[in-house]
Amino acid sequence: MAPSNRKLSERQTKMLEYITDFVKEHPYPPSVREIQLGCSISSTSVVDYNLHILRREGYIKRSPDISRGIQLLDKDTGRAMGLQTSIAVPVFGAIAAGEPLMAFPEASEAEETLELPASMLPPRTDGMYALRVKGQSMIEDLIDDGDVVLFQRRESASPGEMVAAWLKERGEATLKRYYPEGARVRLQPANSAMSPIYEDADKVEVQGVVVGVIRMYR
Amino acid sequence: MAPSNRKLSERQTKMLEYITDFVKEHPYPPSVREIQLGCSISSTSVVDYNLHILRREGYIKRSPDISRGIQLLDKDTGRAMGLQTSIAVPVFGAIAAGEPLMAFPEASEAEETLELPASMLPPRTDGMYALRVKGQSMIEDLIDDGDVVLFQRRESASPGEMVAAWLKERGEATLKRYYPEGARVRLQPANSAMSPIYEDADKVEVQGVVVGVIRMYR
DNA sequence: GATAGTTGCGAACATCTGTTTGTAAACATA
DNA sequence: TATGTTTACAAACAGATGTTCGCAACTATC
Repeated sequence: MAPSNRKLSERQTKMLEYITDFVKEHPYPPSVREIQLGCSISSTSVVDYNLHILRREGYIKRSPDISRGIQLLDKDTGRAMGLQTSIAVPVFGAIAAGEPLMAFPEASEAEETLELPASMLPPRTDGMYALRVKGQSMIEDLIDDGDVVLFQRRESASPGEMVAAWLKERGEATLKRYYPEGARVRLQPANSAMSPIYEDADKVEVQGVVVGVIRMYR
Repeated sequence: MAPSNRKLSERQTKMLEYITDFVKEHPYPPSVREIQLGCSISSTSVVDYNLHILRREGYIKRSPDISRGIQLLDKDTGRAMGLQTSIAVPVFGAIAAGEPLMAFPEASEAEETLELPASMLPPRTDGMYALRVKGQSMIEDLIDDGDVVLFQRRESASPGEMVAAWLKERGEATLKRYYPEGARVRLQPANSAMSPIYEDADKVEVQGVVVGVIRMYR
């Protein structure tokens, strides 16, 4: 059944609110009877009836025959909320460490994992990974030593974008701004004390573009 | 019963791993029988027995008589994991907007809320809030216009710390480095084009110290 | 070897919980 | 008014699920 996009009734709104509050305060979703009590509804069948509507309208997802099998969805994106909201972003070692990034890194292979809320991230969250920055080559772009930089995996970049680049011949990964210049590529640090790297275009492999920076002071 | 800090048995380790994996893949915790099947255990009572041990050792919390009432805890901090892992940090408007921060801001009153994983944050997460930075007064400390800055609410700061300061007489909040100098306070911007603010100590109110910076490129 | 503690087993029990059924009131529509 | 749809109710049903009990095997300690 397709969503009718009808406005929710007062009762349905209250139920949705109750479920939202409930999962914030408990480590498990509410049962039908808890919703019944919490919303002063006289019968479980009424709860079930309205849960069907909430499901049809895309507000929740239900796992049949499973107790507490109610899952909140984001009405707009359809993305699961609650437990599933946070997305595991693998954090790899230092960007200058000299190891190429695996083609399809598994979060479990990473030395560390960063659980970020989906709301913080762009719509596309697959192929997202993070690197801990070593050195101050991007200091003038406000990226410091020790910062965690979020990347979106991509194999090409627009001129001027900040990228993680793999230098095939040197066996080295680096964080720089990307400027294609004919047959070669200029990798520009954001540090006036440092010089750009020039490399043949076919010896440079873009591994991702910067989408965010996170810095925590200790 | 106090934790014995004994090493977990192979079976208990496997159960804990199963629960951890389960909550990552489902919006609800596992039932006793699902754990039984998932760990190839012959009886639910054995599961119950070992769950008791996991609870005693501080790995989980159980809600009696409630189906799927298992909650993972962080063994070290005792903090709840799973749904409760993400902490709602209220994001208020621009730091220079000219409004004092409320004493106890509710996440619900904030214009926006940032759900951050507890693992990213310091142990103390109450009194945590965020401000969106307006202007480039802290550019040399690598904080740019538009960045979201995380604060820990505090009423005093050590010299040199970055603080959100409330200037009572000016009716203005500002993000600066904090330098007490006798009877007055120097609020130092990190921007050589800008001058420090000098103010009587009793006319300056520290509202929080910077604990992190988050920047997302669009 | 005796004893106590730990771990495991199977079955039964009690209750929690999703689902279904039959009925009815309220409402809109033709 | 007649008809169909939506919403609500109460009760019962069936399955899911936490809990308990008695017993046995194993282990450590004295």
